[in-house]
Amino acid sequence: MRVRFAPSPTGYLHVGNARTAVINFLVARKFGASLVLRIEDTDMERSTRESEESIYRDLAWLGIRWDEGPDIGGAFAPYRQSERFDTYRSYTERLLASGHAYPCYCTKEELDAVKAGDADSYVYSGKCRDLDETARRALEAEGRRPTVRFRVPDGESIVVDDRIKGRVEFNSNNIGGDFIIVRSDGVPVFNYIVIIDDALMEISLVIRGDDHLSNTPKQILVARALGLAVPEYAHLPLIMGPDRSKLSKRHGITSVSSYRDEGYLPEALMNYMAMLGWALDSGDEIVPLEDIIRHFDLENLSKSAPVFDFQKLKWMNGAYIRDYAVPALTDLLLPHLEAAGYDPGNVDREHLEKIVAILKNYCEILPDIGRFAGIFLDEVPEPDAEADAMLGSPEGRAVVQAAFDLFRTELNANNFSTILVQRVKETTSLKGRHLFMPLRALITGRQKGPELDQSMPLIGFDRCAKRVAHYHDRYCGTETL
RNA sequence: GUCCCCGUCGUCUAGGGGUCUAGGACACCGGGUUUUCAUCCCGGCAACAGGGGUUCGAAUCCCCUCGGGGAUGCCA
Repeated sequence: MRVRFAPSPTGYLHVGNARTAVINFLVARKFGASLVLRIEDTDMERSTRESEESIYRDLAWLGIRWDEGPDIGGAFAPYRQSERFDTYRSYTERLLASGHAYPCYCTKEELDAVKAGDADSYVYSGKCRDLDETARRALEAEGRRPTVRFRVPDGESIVVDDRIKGRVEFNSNNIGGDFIIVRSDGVPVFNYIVIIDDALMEISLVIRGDDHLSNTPKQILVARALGLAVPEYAHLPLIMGPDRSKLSKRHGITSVSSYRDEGYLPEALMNYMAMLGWALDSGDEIVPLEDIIRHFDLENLSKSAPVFDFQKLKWMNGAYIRDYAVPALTDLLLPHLEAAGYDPGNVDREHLEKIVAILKNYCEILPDIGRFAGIFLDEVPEPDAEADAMLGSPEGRAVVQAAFDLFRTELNANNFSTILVQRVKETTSLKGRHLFMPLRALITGRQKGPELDQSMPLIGFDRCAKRVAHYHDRYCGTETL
């Protein structure tokens, strides 16, 4: 069994394509099939090497590995369509010789003029279908460069036994008439060469977006004319945005690289994409890759188009972060700490991991670490708006004053983290949230974050004392510790 | 317009003639963990697009309508 992922390098890899890649990868891993990466770069204007490189990078980041491709070679090289033009040319000559294709001298302008009349029901007229040799020569003498059209047979049935959609039947009479297979500049078009490459590369199962389903009869017709093998097909429903139109940038982040930059974990994105349109019998949604592979089944994929739920992906990402091994997570967090203005290189690794162990429960995406790191890494955090309001309130000032008094008298490095709360409670008679909210603001500079009894030992006595003194200055006067 | 695909809570889905007063997850709302937020736990809200058949019985099968999507490119 051989499958393939065939992106067009005309931009970044977006989640729609990435999902197709994921499903191909899953199937390949499940059945021990080879995954071929083929670059479909026949749109010479839009295809770029940078896009191609970024696709490799994004696939690799997701954890998708391929067995053959332009970058690693393989028995069916080359894998870039732009390097296979000689092959396509020989097939075109065969089609021309056998009468399955013919040169068409209509210009783009002429065609557009016809289309302008009734674009809705436009079908190529077949004007150049039966030109004789002298007519062709005359048109060439005018300087016209012909395209090559495929002669679509009349009234032929084409059945696609799709692994996802089931049996789909088309009639050759309504697939839009004779279609162009080679442009006037000699570059062949996707609909034509895709089936040649699939056959030549011995692809047995084509898994692709269902926007290609309507193109499939054209491709099968080409295969028939050329005597090429037709692969099996599995057409994946397209991913939609919240408004039910094809997922695009205006709906939110759609490029895989942006998810990486925004601090999503590849495992989470992969898991989420695998679960779009599919579910395990157990109902589990957060599932290790190996289990997804073990249970994955194309036939169980939903036939309807799923809406990409950014919120659920975020939730899943948070779940992955919480489950992540602390040392590895710490490594992943380093760049985000730097981005937030901290210098994690200056922090003792063991201490850092203790901080991460606590804060990972507060992060849905990696950069969230920046919102809480200051609790431990700032000498005296600048209170956020909520904390500032709390500390400035009468209740807040009472707590600040009480804590201040305690820090200059009975508290020390050994007892402060265990008795501070209790002693402030006793001296102020505050309790519950009225006690904890001001204390939290005082110690951490925020109203949200990990529990105080966990945090204080890690912040340390000196820093806590410094913060208390500082805030006492600010909110209660000028007396110092 | 034509051809093709699809239609269960707001979203992802389970369910494939009786076990469905339709299950799970995200989101949302309450409650608990006698400290907030988060985590975690418990509970709640919330759906078979509509209409006709077939059948003792339909979310499940058939037809129509409606709705959504895709194709209809010298893009892929």
